[in-house]
Amino acid sequence: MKRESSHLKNPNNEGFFKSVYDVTRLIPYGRITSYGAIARYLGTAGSARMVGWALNTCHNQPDFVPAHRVVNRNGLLTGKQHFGNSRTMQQLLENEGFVVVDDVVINFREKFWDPSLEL
DNA sequence: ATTCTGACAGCAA
DNA sequence: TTTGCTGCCAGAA
Repeated sequence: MKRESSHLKNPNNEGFFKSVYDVTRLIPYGRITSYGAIARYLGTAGSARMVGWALNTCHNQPDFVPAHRVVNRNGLLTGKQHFGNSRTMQQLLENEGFVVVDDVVINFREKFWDPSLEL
């Protein structure tokens, strides 16, 4: 049988990136998640870097991807530099009710949304 | 085909 | 406790 490097929950086998975008769009408004959580949901636990890589090219996607709702496990806005301006990501988060201090989401834990649990 | 990179995470000192 | 190194997998050059 074909080596299923993808025992991932890929609705469509259109690729890893597509799945990342898909999951990211499923993040509810006012909620937040981490790269590792998404990676774990996709079945490629430990490949959180891939998630970040995918989001790096999320601009390539026609649909809006709420990448600002994805931070690292510390709640740090690691990708803020990729939103054009450094403060764009923080503003988007604050606009959704997040409390961001020193590039870290304070209420990260209570707002956390784990796709593995919610989906 | 091979090498490098990357918006992370986990573990070792 | 904080800092640093390694592993992870998939694209791009």
